[in-house]
Amino acid sequence: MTSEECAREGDFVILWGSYTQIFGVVLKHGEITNNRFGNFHHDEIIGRSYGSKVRSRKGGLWLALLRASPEFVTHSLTHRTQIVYHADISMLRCLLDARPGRVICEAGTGSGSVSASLGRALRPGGRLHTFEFHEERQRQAQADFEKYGLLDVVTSRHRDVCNNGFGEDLRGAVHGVFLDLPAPWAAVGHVSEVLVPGGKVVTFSPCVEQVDKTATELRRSGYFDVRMLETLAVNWGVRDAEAKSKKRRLGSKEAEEKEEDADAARRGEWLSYQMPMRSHTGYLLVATRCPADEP
Amino acid sequence: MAFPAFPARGAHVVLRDSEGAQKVFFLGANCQDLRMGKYPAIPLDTVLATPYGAILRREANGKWQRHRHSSGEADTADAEVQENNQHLAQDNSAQSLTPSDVRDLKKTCSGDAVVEALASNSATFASKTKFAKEKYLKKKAQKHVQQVTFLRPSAMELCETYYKASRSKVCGLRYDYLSSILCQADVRSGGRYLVLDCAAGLVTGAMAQQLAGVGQVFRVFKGGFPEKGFFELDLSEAEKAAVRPIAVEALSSHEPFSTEWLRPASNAEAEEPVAAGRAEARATRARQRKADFESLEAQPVHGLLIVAGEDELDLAMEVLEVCLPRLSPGGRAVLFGQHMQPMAALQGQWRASGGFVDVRLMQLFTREFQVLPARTHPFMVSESQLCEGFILCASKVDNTAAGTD
RNA sequence: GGUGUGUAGCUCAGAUGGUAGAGCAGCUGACUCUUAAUCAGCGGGUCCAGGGUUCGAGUCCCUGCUCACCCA
Repeated sequence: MTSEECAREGDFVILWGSYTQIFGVVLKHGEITNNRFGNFHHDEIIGRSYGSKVRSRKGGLWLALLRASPEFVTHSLTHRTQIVYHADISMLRCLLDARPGRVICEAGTGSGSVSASLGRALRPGGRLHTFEFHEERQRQAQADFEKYGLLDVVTSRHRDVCNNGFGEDLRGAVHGVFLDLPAPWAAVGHVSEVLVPGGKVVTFSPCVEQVDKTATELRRSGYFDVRMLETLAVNWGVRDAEAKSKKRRLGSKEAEEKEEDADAARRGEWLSYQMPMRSHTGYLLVATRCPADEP
Repeated sequence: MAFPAFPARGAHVVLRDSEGAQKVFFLGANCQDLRMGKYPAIPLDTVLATPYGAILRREANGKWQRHRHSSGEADTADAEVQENNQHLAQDNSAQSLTPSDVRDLKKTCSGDAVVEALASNSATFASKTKFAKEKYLKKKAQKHVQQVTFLRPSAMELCETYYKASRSKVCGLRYDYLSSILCQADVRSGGRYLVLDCAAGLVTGAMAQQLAGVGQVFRVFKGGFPEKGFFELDLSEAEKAAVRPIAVEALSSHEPFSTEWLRPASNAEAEEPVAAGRAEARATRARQRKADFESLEAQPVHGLLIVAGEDELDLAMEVLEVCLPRLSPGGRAVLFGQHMQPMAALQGQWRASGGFVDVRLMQLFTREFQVLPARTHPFMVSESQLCEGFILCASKVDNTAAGTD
């Protein structure tokens, strides 16, 4: 991805409008990005430095021009499947010890939310092999990785790993595996073909029963430290305590003065409130492959 | 890439005992054998011949020997349980072995044998349910089997080890928070970052791993800084070289080159050869500091990370003040702290200022589950911290006329 | 051609993380300035229609209709 200070033609960039309005676009002269914030001519974005506020031609609304970090990619991508979000992604990156030089396998690719993050974490020198059994989805994911500029670290293939494994060329050459599949237990045998001793496998499943079954299969197949985790993001909003309350009841001048005094007392104070949160995503299961001299 | 199967001389290994306690060991030149809690010492040559992931168990002969991981076959049988514990006496009378019997057994038998003896001398064991038997054996094994599991010194293992041992040394930073901070700050190879790391040097070390020698981490400090985590990650020389210390005084001063930290070494004192050598080293160090400082000042950074505990709040605010101007528009600011109010105040100020977007104050609710057939549930911990700490993150934007055209 | 919008009987909902929140209208009560005003309170919600998909978790997609905007 881009590391220069200015956005150039061909760059995949983020136009940020709000938490739920994050647009990922490839800049191209003559093109226009339209959304609720207005109409943004790429000609007027190309050459601007990251962190600029770019304005729509009419209406005066702006979007922040930002680099396409994996977190923003996750929030800007087209959902072809349900996707994995930041809390789980950062957790699994940690569990897999994903860093430059490592080789990691992922199945299935889904919408590429995890792939984009892992790919970035493995560069330089590493590689993500990601597998998707749905042909059309794989094709679209491949196009996305090209758009994100990840083809130097991400190899995307159309393949059903539960039935056909990860391929002969990866035998014993993989440091970590991430499985986001309906039946992860069915892939454990093939994982063992590619994962180095001491390597970790992480699965993501929404149901306890899936985790149970996979854990049993992993224990039976030469894995130890089988751990099950759940992580959820709790987000907080903030409000200026001084801001006038909508619910106030102004009966008299006296009451009004009272309220103003209260406002003064709160000047500079901030009130936190809990934002709505996802109450469930999935369970992460992690296990470590036993040393080579154990079965 | 390097993914050594065995711990080596000069490297670290994390050991976990049967009760789950963890400790990091340095296998340095002076290291003889490893002492894990109340266990007898483990000889170094045995350690060096044990692969990561393996278990060493102290056998009846007093030697530490390899032990295979259990396959968990017992767990896989049909999970239906018909029997129950209705008729078990609950009056402490079930065990016929006395404490001294157990002590004697431990002197001559392996831990496994002690557990076996306890089970066979228990009046109730045979009539327990299948699940209760498993739990009983597991608990007794934790107590009497002396074994250690060899773990790699990854950022996650170190973070868990420090967190379990003394939470305050890593300012309450759990591994999920550590990882989230790195992701939120978009720490990547080739990036340039400023960091205040009060978490035993673990954040800095984990950043260095992600950079893999390409890019820079400027580690801001005042007085000194902990390096435990930085060393125990077994970073390569290239990874370490990307980390450059910067004294906060140099950043806050209007005349940085007159600060103590950046003052050029005086070459007045070169009388004896020894002193001359020392002076030379001092001069080299001074040149390096100057180069590091100039490198930082040459252009703004892509990310600012501040991880500070409750005692370092003032320092965190000071560092934030001097480092924010050095953060490039479009760059990420990420703070970790244990108290909500100062973070919420910053969040409010940042949002109101117009100089930031994507301003978020976040906690991570993380819990671990016991995963066993028909017995999967969250671990019951009476004093757990499911979501300790707060992360404040944002993207800096150019709020000047130039930035908004 | 492209983009956005659509929830209460009606009309809306924050210039950057406030879409189960409101206003009007309606109803009830208090009051006095009574073809009614003012004040207080109450009732009213499942998100335009249809289809398709995601893992056994949607911040998912498509078509049609509506209105708005951009390009030509």
